[in-house]
Amino acid sequence: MTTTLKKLAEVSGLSISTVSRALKNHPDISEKTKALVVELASVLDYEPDANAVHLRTKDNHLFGLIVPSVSNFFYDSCISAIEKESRKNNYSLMILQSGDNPDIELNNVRLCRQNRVSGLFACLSSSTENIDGFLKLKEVDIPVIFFDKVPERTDCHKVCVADTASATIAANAIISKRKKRILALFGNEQLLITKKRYKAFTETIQHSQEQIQLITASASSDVEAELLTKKNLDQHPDTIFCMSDEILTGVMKVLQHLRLKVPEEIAVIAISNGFIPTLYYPQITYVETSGVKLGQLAFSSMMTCLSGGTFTQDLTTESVLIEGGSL
Amino acid sequence: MTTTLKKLAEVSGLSISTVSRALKNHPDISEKTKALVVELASVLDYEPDANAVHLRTKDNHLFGLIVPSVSNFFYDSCISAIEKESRKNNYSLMILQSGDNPDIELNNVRLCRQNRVSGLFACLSSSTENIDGFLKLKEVDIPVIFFDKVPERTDCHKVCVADTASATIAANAIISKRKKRILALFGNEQLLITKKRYKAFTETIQHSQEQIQLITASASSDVEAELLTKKNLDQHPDTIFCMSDEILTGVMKVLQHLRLKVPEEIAVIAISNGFIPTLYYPQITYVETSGVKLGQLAFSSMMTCLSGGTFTQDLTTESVLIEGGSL
DNA sequence: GAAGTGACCGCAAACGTTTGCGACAACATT
DNA sequence: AATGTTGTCGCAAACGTTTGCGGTCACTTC
Repeated sequence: MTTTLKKLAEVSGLSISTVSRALKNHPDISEKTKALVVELASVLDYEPDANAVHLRTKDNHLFGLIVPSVSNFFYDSCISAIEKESRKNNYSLMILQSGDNPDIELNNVRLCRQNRVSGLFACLSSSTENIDGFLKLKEVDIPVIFFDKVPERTDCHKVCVADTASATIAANAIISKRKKRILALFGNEQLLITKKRYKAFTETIQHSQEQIQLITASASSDVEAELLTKKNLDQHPDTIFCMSDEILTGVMKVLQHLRLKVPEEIAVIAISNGFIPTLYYPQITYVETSGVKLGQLAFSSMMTCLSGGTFTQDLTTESVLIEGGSL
Repeated sequence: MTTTLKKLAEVSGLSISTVSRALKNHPDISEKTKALVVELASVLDYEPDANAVHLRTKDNHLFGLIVPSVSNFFYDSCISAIEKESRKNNYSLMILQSGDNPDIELNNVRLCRQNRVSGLFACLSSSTENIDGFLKLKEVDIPVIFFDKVPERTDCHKVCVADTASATIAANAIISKRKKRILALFGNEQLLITKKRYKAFTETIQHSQEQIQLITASASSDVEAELLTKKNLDQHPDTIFCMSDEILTGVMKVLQHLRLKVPEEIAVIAISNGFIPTLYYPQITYVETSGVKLGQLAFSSMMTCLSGGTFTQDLTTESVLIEGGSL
């Protein structure tokens, strides 16, 4: 049997309330009694039942987190940061995966609701259209912070990496190196993130003073990126821009295969979380969109919500250019 | 206000117990009443309070998981698998990170205990000596499944990747290719996993019929692996064996730098979860130690525990050689 | 010597469920 | 007409906490 307050009370001959107060160092209880109870609790390995506490106090110090998959080198760092911050603030984290499936996602939302989470971090599945399930949480005062993959409507808290800024930074880095023929590879065209990066990148290039040739293409997987790279290489680009890690890995396989010298024969720049670019020699120059930063931002956003913040927040992390040797 | 059974009872004019039973399709309740209650519950967005349910039923359908960090390309796939299986079986997963710190780890164990988890998955921090905190869970009938980084004592449930088998497979693959000069790089010498792989690999090589030169070294980071590779390359190995992804990434940076042709000038083989080896051209031949498989094994082990399994389980996943073009 | 003052502690309600048991109809059986 | 039977439903206890309020005792105070 697990030890409960009742058992501690029976053994000590005190009442349940006294035991409870003693363990919480309540001033009403004498030092002698406190010492006795604390000692007893430790001997009997007493641990308060979180369910009972939360039922009573209506605050279970638990956050929910829903994400397509934790097995992803961007999300995992993000999640890691959120968990870390949560624990620092005495919150636990319940992590659910949607498997990129809106139905499972909705079920997960209900689970969070049933658990009366104090708040929810959510990264939408790519095919989620209807976010009513999330919106209902508002009615019961559960704040929702969307991160990375966020809904388009404006009445939601969102934190994102700086898509526009990061693509612009990358474009400017290319321009300043006086590159003339760019192959720019983007991800799935449906995604908001792709649209934003595409727009920012192409506009920046086009508005530059230089005469720059720009070839663009979209790939929705690393294999596709590989094929597209091969196909477009006969146009002799001097630079390849990769919108994401997925694209980058596809591109790099081709460059390795053809044994092209980076950056002498061809330059490479990417937008990335930061891990993949370090795997190559020379290390790839990239604009960092840090998962850790995003997680921390999401968490602080959550905290301002919980402490009564009233505005709907729409935040972005700052991006910075990390110089490798590939540009 | 959140909707509760009480509110449903008030609005419908029924008693709380009737409402409760109606929602669970209890035979005592008439179809008419059931329909009425279900309808009302949906209108008022009723969701049962998990805390109250669990307090009452003593079964909260929740697993705990403690791991040094979720941000790791082996653990994340493992965790992903465990979460997936859990949700399939109507369990939730509370994920805690120890940050590779035994103190935080212990705190996390207590948290799981307080939450009365149905079971705990644990991957120890590298410096954990004392596992009393975990053992105490047994006394309150909470099964603990250690995975990957497990304690040495025998009275615990453990699931691991097949260290000995995978290193043996790699060694045999090398032997069958008639390689003669092997540079074998291992991880942190303190770790059990390193010891096992080292022993299996070297013994297999030495017991072969062939005359094989074996150079071994230990690196506890990818940077160190990089340095060691450079240093040992003047001994002209024809093959490099990498014990882990971390080692592999260090090695590959050197090979890319020196523009050595794989496998013509030098062959490479690794033990890996499977992601990193696919990033290179040619893809690296590796012995797969799948995180997903490990997670699934851990989960099924948990289930047999919960259904009354009495033996202490000590399981390993099967390893298989995945041919790339690097050997 | 009655009243006031602290220090210390217990009673009981409440949080939202689940569930054994009993209540009360209506109706069929002797 | 007394007894069973069946179909519906409500009472109340229990799960393990927290906490407002009131109680008891010893001790001071005028």
